[in-house]
Amino acid sequence: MTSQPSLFQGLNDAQREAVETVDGPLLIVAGPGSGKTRVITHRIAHLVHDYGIPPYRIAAVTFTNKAAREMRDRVARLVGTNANSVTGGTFHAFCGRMLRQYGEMIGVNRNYSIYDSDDQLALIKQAEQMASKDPQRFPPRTIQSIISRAKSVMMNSQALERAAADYFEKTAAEVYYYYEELLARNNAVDFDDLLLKAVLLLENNGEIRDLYQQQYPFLMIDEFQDTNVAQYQLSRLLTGPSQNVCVVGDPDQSIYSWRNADIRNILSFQSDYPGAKVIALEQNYRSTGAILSAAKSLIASNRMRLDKDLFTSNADGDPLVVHEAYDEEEEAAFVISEVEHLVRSKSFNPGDCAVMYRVNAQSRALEEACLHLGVKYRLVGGVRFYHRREIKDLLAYLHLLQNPRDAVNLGRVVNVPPRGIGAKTMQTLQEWAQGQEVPLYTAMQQVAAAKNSGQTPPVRLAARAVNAISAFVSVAERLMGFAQTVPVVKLIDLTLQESGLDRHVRESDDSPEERWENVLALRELAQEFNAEDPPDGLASFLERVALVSEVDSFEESEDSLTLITLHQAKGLEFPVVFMVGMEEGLLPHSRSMESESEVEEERRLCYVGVTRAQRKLYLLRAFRRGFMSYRGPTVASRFLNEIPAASIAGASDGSSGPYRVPTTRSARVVTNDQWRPAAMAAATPSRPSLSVGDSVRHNTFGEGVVLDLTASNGDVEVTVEFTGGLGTKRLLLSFAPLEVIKG
DNA sequence: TCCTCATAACTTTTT
DNA sequence: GTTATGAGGA
Repeated sequence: MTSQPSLFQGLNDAQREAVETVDGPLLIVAGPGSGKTRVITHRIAHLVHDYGIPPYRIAAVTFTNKAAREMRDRVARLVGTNANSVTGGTFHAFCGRMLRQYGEMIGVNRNYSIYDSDDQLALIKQAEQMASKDPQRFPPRTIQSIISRAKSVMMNSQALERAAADYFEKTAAEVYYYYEELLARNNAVDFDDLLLKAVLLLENNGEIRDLYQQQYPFLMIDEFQDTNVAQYQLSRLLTGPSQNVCVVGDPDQSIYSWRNADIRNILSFQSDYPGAKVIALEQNYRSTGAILSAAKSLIASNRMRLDKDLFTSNADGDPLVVHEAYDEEEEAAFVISEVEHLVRSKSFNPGDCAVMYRVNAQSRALEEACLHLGVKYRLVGGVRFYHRREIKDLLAYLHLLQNPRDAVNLGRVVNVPPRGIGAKTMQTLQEWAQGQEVPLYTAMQQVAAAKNSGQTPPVRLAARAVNAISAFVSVAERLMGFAQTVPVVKLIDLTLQESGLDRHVRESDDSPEERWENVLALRELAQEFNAEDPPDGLASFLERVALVSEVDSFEESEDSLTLITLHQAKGLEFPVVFMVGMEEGLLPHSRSMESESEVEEERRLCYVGVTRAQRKLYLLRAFRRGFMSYRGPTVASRFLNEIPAASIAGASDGSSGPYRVPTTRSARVVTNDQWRPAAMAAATPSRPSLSVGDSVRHNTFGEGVVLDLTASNGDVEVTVEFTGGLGTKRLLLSFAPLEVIKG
């Protein structure tokens, strides 16, 4: 039982301590690039190698499946075993497996479908109908987020009803009630349910809880700052009497509060696990000094944080580059030409570079530039693979085969390809099924059975509809016969053929080749899955498919540039990072400027982006940008001003260098939360001598900053934020005694 | 019942 | 500049 020297070699004191601390609760606060993954994997390897703990007794919860895979690989490399690997995955996947096995104990049938947020939305619309609520007054999306928030803090509809503060929330609670009813009828769960029901299962069932605690005496949870209340509960329930739980996180990288993540979890940890050891990893190995100091001064503007002292012994490296382009096209062109320049100078591969942005829509300009200039790229996310119509259709068939009670997926495929079962027919069927209290599919079976035995169908339906239904049912029945016996790939082939979906996709009028390729890609996935030969083939395939994220399939490649959202970039690193769209309204996003805490989360998001960079960081903004139907001037992101001039190229001497974005004017905007981005304004400014961001002086109001210019009846309405607590005033340019101080 | 064309409403981030 | 919905004709 001697420690393999290499396990501790090259670790710093804090890392070593974290690896060695295997007893009792442990909180590792890990700054970006502080060797977190290294610590986690070495700690597991230490447990396995020096304490003889079998890897499968260790459960490691990660944020993405990709992270889990990497962790497993690295542990395997360290310990030299590949057989009994660590149990790893996301909370959702972990819960999915648990429910598949033991869900029956709390009334979850093992064939349940997992509904994604589109399915969820469809169901909420139905629920609103049942509750006779007007979707105009109660937007399903809003209701959806209320329900999701409730579920994430373990509230059922009754609890939400009790807690409802106003009529809107009361309505939401009512819809929630019907929504749950519908889920149950469809034998389906949503993402939140996976967590919620797993918690209920463990809470109400001591035996299962003991089973899990014994099975996994060692529990590790990564990205703890992004867990929600249900996940926190789950981690408490999974922690056995030995209290061997190790959580790793960084409050400064908490960027999922909109998904109900609660930073307080990381703070509660210390009170809920008295005697928890806290270790901070503060040495950064990833980035240059310049990048790290930019990151530090950026995040220092957040008020709600625990102070950390990050440091690095890396060289300062190149200063950051701040570039203001004219518009998004030029911004993209600058990125691409810079990438080409870096590649030509032989210091980097395209694969070393990543472009990060706040919203997926920003990828378009970049993609176009790549195509135009012949640069290979990999787009992470975008229109998500599993959200593509052909993929959803195929998966809907598979879901139906697995779970015939699933009326949402049934409704999705019943007329794809068109086979004469329209909305009217389905409406009639549904009403009848509801009256009989049988699942929709059963109702269809009955219609088909009646037809086949020459009886009149039990519902009033056109003869053509009856024929169509019976044809559909016979296809479905045949496929269901195969569902549990043939491998998933085979089932996919059969489904494509029998249902006519293959022809339908291949002959669709918009980009049939691409769609068919997607179908084949899914088939390919099934093939790979098949090779693993898992038990419960179809069920676990569907589960996996429902719970993968886009980054999961992200693989580094030498020759292509990566395009990725800031959120998805979390946990990744690149030698060269370009952050585009450093503008007010985009980063921070206009929908996240209502409150200080939202802005702070945006700042953390920015921090995450900055700290992904190893050697070179470019911050870009466009002076003009088009959103939707509007294009107009923008204002530099306040975050640019929070990065010290000293770390920026051409600005270190204090003067404005070629790349330096003017700072003084937007610096003033920073403090104002009421501010709205100019880009969101409804009209195009005419051509005044003023522009957004200019400092102006008014005879009576004093000095201020121009926030917005709007054309109005041949004049221009100027919105000015006055300093000195006067607030915002709207003035007509031709009348207002305004004088430009600086522009 | 299906398909086409028009319009409107909109896009934050995702397991 | 998109994508979801609706009306109307085949």
